[in-house]
Amino acid sequence: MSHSTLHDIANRVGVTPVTVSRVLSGTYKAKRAGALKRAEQIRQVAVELGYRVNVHARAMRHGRLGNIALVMSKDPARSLLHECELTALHDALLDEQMNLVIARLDDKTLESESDLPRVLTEYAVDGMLINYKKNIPPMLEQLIERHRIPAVWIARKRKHDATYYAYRNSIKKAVTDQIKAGHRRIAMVFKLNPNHVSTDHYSETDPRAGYEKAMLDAGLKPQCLQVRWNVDELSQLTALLTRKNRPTLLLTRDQHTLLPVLTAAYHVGVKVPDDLQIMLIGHGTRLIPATDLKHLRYDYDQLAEAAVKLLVEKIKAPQQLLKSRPIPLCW
Amino acid sequence: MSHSTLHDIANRVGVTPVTVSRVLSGTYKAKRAGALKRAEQIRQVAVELGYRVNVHARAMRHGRLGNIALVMSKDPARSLLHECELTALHDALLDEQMNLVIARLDDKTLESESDLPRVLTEYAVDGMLINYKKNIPPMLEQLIERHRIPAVWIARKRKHDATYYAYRNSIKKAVTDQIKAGHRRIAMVFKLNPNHVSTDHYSETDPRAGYEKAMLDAGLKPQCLQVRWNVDELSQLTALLTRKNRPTLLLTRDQHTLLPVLTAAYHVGVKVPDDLQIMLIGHGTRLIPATDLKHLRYDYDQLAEAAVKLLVEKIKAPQQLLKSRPIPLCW
DNA sequence: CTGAAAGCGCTTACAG
DNA sequence: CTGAAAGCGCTTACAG
Repeated sequence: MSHSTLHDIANRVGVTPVTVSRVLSGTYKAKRAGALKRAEQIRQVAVELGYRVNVHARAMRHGRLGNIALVMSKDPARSLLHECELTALHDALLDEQMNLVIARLDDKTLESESDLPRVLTEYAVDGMLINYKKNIPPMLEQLIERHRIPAVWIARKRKHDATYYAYRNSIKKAVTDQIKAGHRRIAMVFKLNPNHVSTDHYSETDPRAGYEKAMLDAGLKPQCLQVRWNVDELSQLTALLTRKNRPTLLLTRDQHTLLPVLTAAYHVGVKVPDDLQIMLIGHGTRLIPATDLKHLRYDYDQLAEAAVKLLVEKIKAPQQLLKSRPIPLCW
Repeated sequence: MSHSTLHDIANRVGVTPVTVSRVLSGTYKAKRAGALKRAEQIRQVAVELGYRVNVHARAMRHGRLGNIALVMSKDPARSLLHECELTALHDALLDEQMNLVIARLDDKTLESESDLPRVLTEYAVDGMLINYKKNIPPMLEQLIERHRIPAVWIARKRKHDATYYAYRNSIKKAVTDQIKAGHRRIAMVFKLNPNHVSTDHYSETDPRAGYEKAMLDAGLKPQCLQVRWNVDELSQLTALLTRKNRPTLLLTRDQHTLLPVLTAAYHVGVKVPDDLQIMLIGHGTRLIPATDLKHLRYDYDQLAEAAVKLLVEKIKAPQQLLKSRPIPLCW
């Protein structure tokens, strides 16, 4: 038994599919007694038959598909996506009556024209949110151009058609505020993963730049500590925290540096947040209670909303270049 | 300028859309010189016009949609999804030429018939993977039934149409192996979140049951420690680790108990893994290096593959009840 | 090898 | 208030 259609309902009730369509979509409201009764009957038969409108037929009629692809790489170095980011995008799209389709691309398939991912060769989505940080395959940009696919970038700092986090300004401002609040010895800790090839992506360079600018502007000396992950981070941090002039505020860009920082602090008897305040920048953590941390966090919802808003505009006017939207971090 | 169609290409080249369709889809291969040349021309014009096949038109013709919805709740207590689970599902679906559509439901919309989520009232997906652990809205099950939507559950222990992790057997076996390897004092630590209402979901009860069974079968006494999260977990754990008969192996169900465990161990000078081994059950962590832990982990890929395989069968024969597939945890 | 015809399921303007 | 007609873009038998 296959899927039931307007036709099936119409046959049972003894009307045409047109009437059924109108009743079910609410295009008009029946007012006469006879029509009312018939409308009720139509709705009932629809339920009995388990009718659901076929979105493909509807989409074809309307020319609007109602689907947006979230395009990313299978390579986590190129595209990362936290659950909360996905969630925020999903919700922002829902507000625009759009569905979210996941498209994780194997970058190898972007090397030749022969085996391209379907999302790029088929007309199945109205637009794309593209979550490539770096090493963007040239073919990807080329296909978007060629097919004039409305696209918005969500992890690149570009002039146009993008949203990104305003690390530099947000961190500069946050650090300046802390200086005003009395902190003088403020350090920043970075993780240096042996396997991790450092890049010049703005999400790595801008936070540091913002911190250093704030310190220098206040006549203070920036202190950046690169802890070598899984090597001797504890001794490095212990050294930092037992120094005579130990910092009173520690900025950490990465939630994974928190464990060594907290362990070291606990070990040497430095109390968080009484003796040492910690400012976590970026993704949250349930590792330690929020009250113990200053958390300068991503505003996922605002980024998602901005991205979707841009994309909707872009879909309306695909040719137009839209000014990018930097999103401040927030407390 | 709207989207180009087969018709546009046909007009330019001077053939019918039928021929264009056949050339682009490769339904036949041109052999004659003239046909070859024309085919080449068609392909070229298609590229020039940025043609992409309209999947809605194709889907309507074929009756197959090629989309699967991942249905979950917006309430994280009912549905949780780690990025790696999403990834695994996406990949498993790709192997079947299916796209993944995200559908996070607001459970409030499932309380009345009037404002149902679109994924349930429209015919837009061939089937659903349903990620509800508990408090499953009756309306959800009812609609699946009524519309005969092929559905597979991925977080429920049911006889039919489900995949789930075989905690009980896997943990029992793992603990038994550790006992054979010489461990006698094996404890299990649970997190007790003040806000967290404990449930009888199998993912909470089965791990403990498996552990206790293994211990009792070996004539050993199970020790379950419920640490009160953010209250006094450190003193509880410190007490456990300074006991004369302190455990040599600690099972932890939750990566978030790792931080207090490690901090406590570090503080009292118990070395991991030399003095104390830790077995993490479930999701991984990048908190500490994998070499220091025994990690009995989820096999996301196998679960995803099993779920997709079940769903594909279900789509072929929607009426049939399919035997559920328990998935062992793995090292 | 190519085309004319039919149809997938729906909706909308037009006519009654 | 309801229906007959047309069409969205594609593909597949059927005929040449």
